[in-house]
Amino acid sequence: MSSINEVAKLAGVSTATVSRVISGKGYVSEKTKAIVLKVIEELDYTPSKTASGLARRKNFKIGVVFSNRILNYEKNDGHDFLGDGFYTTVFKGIKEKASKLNMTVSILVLEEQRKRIDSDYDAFLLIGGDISVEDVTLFRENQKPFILVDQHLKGCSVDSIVSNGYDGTVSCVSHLIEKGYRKIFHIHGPLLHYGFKDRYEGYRDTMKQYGFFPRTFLCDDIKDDFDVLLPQIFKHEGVPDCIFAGNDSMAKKILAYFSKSGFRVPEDIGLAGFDDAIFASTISPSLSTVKVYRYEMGDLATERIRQLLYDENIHPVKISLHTSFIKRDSCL
Amino acid sequence: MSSINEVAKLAGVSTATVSRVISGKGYVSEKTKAIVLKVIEELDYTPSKTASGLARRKNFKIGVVFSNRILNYEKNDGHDFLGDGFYTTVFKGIKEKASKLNMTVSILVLEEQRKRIDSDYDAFLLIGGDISVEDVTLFRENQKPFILVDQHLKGCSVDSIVSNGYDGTVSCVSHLIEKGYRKIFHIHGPLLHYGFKDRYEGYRDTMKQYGFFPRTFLCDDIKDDFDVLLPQIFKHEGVPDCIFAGNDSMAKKILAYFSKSGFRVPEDIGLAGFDDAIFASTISPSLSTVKVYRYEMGDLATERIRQLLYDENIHPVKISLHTSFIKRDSCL
DNA sequence: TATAATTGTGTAAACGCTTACATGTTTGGG
DNA sequence: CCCAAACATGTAAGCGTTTACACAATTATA
Repeated sequence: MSSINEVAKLAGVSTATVSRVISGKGYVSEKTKAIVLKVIEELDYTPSKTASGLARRKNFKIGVVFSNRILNYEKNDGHDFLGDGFYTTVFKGIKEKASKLNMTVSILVLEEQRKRIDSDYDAFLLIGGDISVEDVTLFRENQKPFILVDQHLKGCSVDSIVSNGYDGTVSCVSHLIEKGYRKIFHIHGPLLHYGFKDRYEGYRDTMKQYGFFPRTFLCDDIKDDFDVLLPQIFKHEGVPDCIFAGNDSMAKKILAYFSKSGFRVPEDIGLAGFDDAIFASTISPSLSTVKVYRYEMGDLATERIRQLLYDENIHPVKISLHTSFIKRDSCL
Repeated sequence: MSSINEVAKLAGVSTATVSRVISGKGYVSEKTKAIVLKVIEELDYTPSKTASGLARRKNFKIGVVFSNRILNYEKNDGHDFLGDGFYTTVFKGIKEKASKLNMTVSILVLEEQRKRIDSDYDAFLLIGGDISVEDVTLFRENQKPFILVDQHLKGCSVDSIVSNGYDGTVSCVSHLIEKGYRKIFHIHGPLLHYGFKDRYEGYRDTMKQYGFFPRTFLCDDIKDDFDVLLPQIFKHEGVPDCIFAGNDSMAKKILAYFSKSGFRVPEDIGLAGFDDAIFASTISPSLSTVKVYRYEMGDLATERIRQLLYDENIHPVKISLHTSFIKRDSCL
């Protein structure tokens, strides 16, 4: 492993100049820059992140914090990691952007960080609905930049990046109504998470706006057995001509029930989900849904954390990603 | 952030002594040790990994290398990350052990490392069936320790850790035969991967040993549509009274076909899989399978890489984890 | 043309650890 | 009681960067 000293020696300049060439900061003449670059090339030199980190008091490491629930230690639905893949895509966005920014990311466990925040990381991305106000307090005390991803805490002036499910829901439900569906049910998960709340409100507002009566049903999106739940609902409330599910995971289960029970989709009953999960386009019939830009969420989060890392005193913002309705075959 | 200097000053000793206390290497009297430890406690001091890394020429970072195929950029079966969760559990084992050893792990992409191996890592875990002999050559040249996980390359004298599917298969198939199944088919994936090969051979040997004719069917375990494949097989070869699937993922699909086609499991037909995938115990009927100790695989791999990292010139070994048959409801 | 601003480069002191070496102090066997 | 181990501690030189500061050369400004 060659060091900056060798480069400097061979190029006939000081290490400071080499450093300037590498970082692109400070003045260097085109001529010297070319020489240095050539030597670097020849030596196949890569600056040591460790040394650079020590000198700059940075580690170039960002910790991506997931709760155990999301990391799926509960092993709830046959997936083994990061739930139904939602956060996996977010993570991919984070990882790839970080790679471009020459930073490394590691997965950290929320519950462990609560005991003691790992001092080895420069910044943190706190992911998902389990992040609490107390966590924010904790990380504030830790003095290092962090942002909330796919979580929004009311009254907490903290950087966050979320997706705006309201808009997408409105266009989805509007579409359904305009295609002639009249009795549209909405089955949603716990409204504590801003995501379900958004969809819930988007659905209700749109239904009302068109003069229809909104009918919403709360369920445990992970644990509930839809083969039991749906007949129950249908018995009490009648059979709808369309269901707008709180997410694709639920929609998938609903679809499974329909297929078992002989409902034809979309002829007998329409169906739409939310998330544009990875399987949405491939199951049969393909699932109409509202696309959440998960990859972009991770990408933006990482970009933002970089800013926080380098520029001092940035005012906290909440970034809201728009969502968009995707019409597929599960509805007219 | 307090440094070793402050600790030394407050404890009235030199930094060397503090360093000795922390690392546990070299001589330190109980008395001074106690004092130093107390000061560390009071200051809430954590040694800087970066500085320590620089001094020791180590980064305490291990790179876990997955191919894009495994990272599932192909998005093949509705899972978004690490295939069907097999490697997810391996990764969990790696992560948790690494955490105990005070090392950090990051996911790296095989295809990128092929272009240029990231110099920022001290050691590498190369995961899965896509690792080639060329990769081994490449990493050898890189001079840093690495081991193959769930991959074995013939004639390649390199550290590797695999699972021994043969044993588990033998006890599984023996069980099936002893319970009275006679016409047992084996549907397997590409035999290029040692895993499928093991099971294939275990199945054939056992069948022959009991005097039955082995019938094996190759398929693309990921892409093939079992609703098409199975009727085809049944048409040509007759309907078996039991199927031993190459993995649980396939078994799950086979089960789905059975349920659609009115076969009752295990009354009409028995079924066993391989892997003990996360869903094996929860689907209905629960799946008899051969358990692969994935978590332990990751754990052991990490332990081993630590050894390679600290002790010089260890002779390469191949560690083989035993597998065990788990009887559930999908077979007698 | 004198002066100020802008460029270009080098020197050397950090950054927070580890560790070879030196030095001094205890032990304990003979 | 002597001397060699074994034990205990400190000194200081790295590890490979960054960067404040100093100084020189060039260019712009009046």
